[in-house]
Amino acid sequence: MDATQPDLSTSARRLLAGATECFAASGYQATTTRDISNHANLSAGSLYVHFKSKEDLLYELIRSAHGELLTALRALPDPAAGSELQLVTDQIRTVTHWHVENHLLARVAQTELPNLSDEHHQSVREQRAAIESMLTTPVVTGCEAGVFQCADPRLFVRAILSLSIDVIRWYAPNGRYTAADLAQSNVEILSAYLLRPGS
Amino acid sequence: MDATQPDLSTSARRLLAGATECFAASGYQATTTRDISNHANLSAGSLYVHFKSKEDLLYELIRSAHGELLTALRALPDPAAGSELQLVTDQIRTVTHWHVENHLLARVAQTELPNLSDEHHQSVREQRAAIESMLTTPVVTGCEAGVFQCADPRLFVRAILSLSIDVIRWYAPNGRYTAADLAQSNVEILSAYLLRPGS
DNA sequence: GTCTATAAGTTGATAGAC
DNA sequence: GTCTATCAACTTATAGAC
Repeated sequence: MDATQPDLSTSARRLLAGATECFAASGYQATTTRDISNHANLSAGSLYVHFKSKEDLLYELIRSAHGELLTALRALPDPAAGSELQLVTDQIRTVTHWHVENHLLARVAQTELPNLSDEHHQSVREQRAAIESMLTTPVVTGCEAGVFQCADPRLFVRAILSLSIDVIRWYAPNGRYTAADLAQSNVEILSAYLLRPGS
Repeated sequence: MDATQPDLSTSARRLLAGATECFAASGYQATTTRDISNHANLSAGSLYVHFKSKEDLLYELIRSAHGELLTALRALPDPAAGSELQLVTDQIRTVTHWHVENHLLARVAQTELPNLSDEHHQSVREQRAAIESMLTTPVVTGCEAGVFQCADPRLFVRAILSLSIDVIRWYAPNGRYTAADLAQSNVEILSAYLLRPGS
């Protein structure tokens, strides 16, 4: 999955999966290391064989979540000149889709940042700046090329992220909508703004 | 402010204000009752003279936050037939404005719901259903009247709430944008969808 | 690598003096 | 209504047997 951490033992992976469920359901602070260990069918002390601390485990989750989203965005094809709208809509679909499909991990990654150490928080901030930058580029380029119109690319990128990320607050599987439904809805709402007549 | 709780002592109000800051900064679980008491210049045990428990204090914050937003929405003028777009944009402005202007309290109200008791949670869910219902009505009516077009009013109302609420994740005073800026941006993005050509 | 036992500190809430 | 003192329970993390 991630070249920077290829050799996780199965116990470590079970701990990460258990922690994702616990943190997503109850929050980082309300989750005890025993909760996590039990979810992984291990006993209390065993967590510390695989992770330096509870915070270290949280960092591993948040770091890999942002890494996955970055990888998905980097896989999108570059736009031909004049077709920046295609890349923007591809990105909206990708970000929405990832947050829906990984809504538990995404909830942890988006809500538990303040519980990271300063160093870890800084490291994640860099990943987040990279994501924001990737989303901003085609919006600015498309505006300059006159392909679509956007009063403030910074606020438009915030809107992309707000609509995509906010699903973590309310999405539940087996609900009314699929990930594709939600991605399509976000694309339609946001592209209507870019293509609105009477600028 | 709120007819259902008119006689808070100044100590109680200082505790509520201190708890808002602490919960918004560190989360409900990471905040201790001593943190709250100290912020209100009181000592440990005094909190329990004014509130039955830490959870009771949280409920009071979340309940009044939702009450304030409901009151603001109810104050908007009813639309003349055919001008439902006016009410929808008024609502978008109101919801965005309230979340920006009260971003600390709003953060608590939107993120700490799972820490309420079942009874209190149910009570807040009813307030939230009332808000969602108030936002849905003019969207549906305007669609039926052909004033604007909306494929799925439920998803559109979610988009209103997502764009308005998500400011609590990143807004900071003294930043680049005012509440009016953000309200205006949300109105423009969302109304462009309702008024898009080629339905 | 897993377990049990335990250390050292913190928590929400109560009791009782003033 | 405020304070200090305190309880009982719980927390992260470590130590040492297997």
